[in-house]
Amino acid sequence: MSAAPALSEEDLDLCFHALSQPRRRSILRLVGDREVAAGEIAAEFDVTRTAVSQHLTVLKEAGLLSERRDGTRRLYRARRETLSQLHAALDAVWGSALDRGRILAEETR
Amino acid sequence: MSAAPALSEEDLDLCFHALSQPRRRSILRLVGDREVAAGEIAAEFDVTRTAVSQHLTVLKEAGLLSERRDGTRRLYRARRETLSQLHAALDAVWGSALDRGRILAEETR
DNA sequence: TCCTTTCGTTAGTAATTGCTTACGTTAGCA
DNA sequence: TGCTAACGTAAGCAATTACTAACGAAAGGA
Repeated sequence: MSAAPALSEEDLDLCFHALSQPRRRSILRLVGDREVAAGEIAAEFDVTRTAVSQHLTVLKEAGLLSERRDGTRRLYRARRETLSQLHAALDAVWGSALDRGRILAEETR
Repeated sequence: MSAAPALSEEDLDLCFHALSQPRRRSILRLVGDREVAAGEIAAEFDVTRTAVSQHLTVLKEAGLLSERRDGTRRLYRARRETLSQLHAALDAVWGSALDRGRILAEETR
């Protein structure tokens, strides 16, 4: 059914850990639908460029974003594939074969 | 559209942090579809009861599970409501108004 | 070749984490 | 009342985290 392979437990460690930092979620939102250079990303925040670079490394190692080089610049973008893998992982944590529609239906009474 | 209110940034910190620990994900899977007592949960793992108790506290404070007292026992169960809130939060991080079906369709080519 | 731009890496620090052992607390029973 | 079962809480420790300042590296002109 799903095109992407399921994330391993170790992948889940890395993904959820990466997502647990508000700064990293902000970065991810910034590159959610377009490529952005490391410097442009860093300019958006009140921490050093170094800190942002380290956050980018964490996100990249978690498979949450892709990197492309263009001269001295490095362009980052969120990986859509990982998003749906995370959706599937959440469903797997809660219960085996839940479909999301049913859960939403339960909540609305 | 959604019945549950969106999770705050702080809630997301707590949720993703709680989920970033493999032991806590295991605990959550254990109580995914039924109430289980703290002692029963602890018996499943090779760490002390104390460690499990602390994990339960982290999960509870993240809103990921509910607690019910029965005599001296405390029964825990995963909160389904939070699952769909997390699904929504993931979509919000990646891009504004994505529907999950479309993403899955993209992946299957 | 020299200089600048754009970036990652290293070293170091205060704060947090997952774990342990030891100690309370509450409910129920004899 | 005393005892036990089933818990949470506190103190402490080695390892990790998010950050800063300082340094290194590579690409592209003048």
